[in-house]
Amino acid sequence: MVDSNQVPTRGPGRPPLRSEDETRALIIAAAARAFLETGYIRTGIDTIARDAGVSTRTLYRLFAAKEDLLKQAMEARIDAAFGSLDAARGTKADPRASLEALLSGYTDLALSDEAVRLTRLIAAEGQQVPALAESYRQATARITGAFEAWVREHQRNGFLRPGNTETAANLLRGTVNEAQRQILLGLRDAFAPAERRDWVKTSVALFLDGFAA
Amino acid sequence: MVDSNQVPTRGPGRPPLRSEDETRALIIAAAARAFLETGYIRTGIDTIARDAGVSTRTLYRLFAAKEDLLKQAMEARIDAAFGSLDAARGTKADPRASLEALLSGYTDLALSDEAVRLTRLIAAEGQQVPALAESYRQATARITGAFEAWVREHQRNGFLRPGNTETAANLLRGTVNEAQRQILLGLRDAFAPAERRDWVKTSVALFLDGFAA
DNA sequence: AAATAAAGAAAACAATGATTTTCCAAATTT
DNA sequence: AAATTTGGAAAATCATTGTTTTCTTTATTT
Repeated sequence: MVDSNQVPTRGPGRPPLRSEDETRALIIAAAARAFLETGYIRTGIDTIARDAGVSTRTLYRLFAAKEDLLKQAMEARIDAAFGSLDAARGTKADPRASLEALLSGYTDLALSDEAVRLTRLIAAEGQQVPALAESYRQATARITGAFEAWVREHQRNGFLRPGNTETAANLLRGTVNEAQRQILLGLRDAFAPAERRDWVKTSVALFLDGFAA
Repeated sequence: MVDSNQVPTRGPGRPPLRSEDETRALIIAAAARAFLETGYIRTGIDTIARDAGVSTRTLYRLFAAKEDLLKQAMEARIDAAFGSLDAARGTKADPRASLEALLSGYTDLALSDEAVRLTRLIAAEGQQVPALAESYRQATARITGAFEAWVREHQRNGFLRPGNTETAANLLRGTVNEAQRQILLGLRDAFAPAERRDWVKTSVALFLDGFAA
């Protein structure tokens, strides 16, 4: 090998303040913050650049257009927010505890401020930017899958009565999403943590009352 | 009494093409169409005026600003779409039939193209225009009420096992809203009518399996 | 020091959009 | 016919925005 390695020898001229990747990350973070706060259309490029501490010149050197910024910023956030559901939470020995863990994990995730804002943005822009809707779809598919897997397993081992797996999982997941929907649409305030715990317990109790064998 | 009545005697001058109320209605209809199709911000005043067949001059004589147009147009549509749930549908003698009627009525309503678009718009603009969110809240409160009333009544008469009424009603309504949410977010296509009927039957069957006494 | 590249500041550009104003062609009454 | 009102067409205003360009300062290497 020759020498060309880690630190590429620079020619003359001022070195970059930071690597391009760092600058990109700063911009993406600022963009995500602004988009989630104010919405895509209402957010100006200048605001993003100012918040990121760069000039629009730099911004446009790294991103082709505002819409690319939206895609990249949101994809990162969607993965971070919805990719994190720990499926292992639903595998405790005691079925009730395991369901509580699963539902409580998803509840924490789905009712977080971040997830509510993200989902609101998908509702508003998903039609216009199909790539966004697609990211969201992929990220949430894992969650649907986790619920169906839980139901199927507990139908198989006799804890739940047998029946339409998909519909039962839907019923279960629907309780959380219904809460998210109400927050999203301004029909109710966000849950306080304590309230959230009670709510999970109540929902699990009701579901098991109905569907435990 | 003197004479001043129905048809106020006009002075000289060209008479209006239509009454102000008719013109208002034309504009509101065009605005609602456009807002539901394209979203509030993306819809230009010129488009609305053109679709309504009036000039912007006329439009601004009758509406103070674009936002008033949004409020008035959406309030009318929200009332029309969500105010129409016939609570009487849930009062048949046979409890299963009565639940099917209630759920099917709400499903037709909530999964209609109109309701999905309306809800999407509330998600996008409800924060910025609180009056809108408020209309939506009021219109949908009746529906929540209808579900709770059904559950309460059938808990009382022994058809359903007793329990947390609100949570049970939530579970029930949640199934429909979850479907709406999936359409809204582009997670699935709209239901075909036949599919919708099957879906209601399945949901009712599952719910009653679980909660009938 | 001279040459050079990075990147902010700010202006320039072009488009769009909400709102207002001007001008004008009907349609009526007196 | 004269006076008068309605409301469309279109231009004018004024602000905002996405995007590009110019200018300038600064931190480097040779």
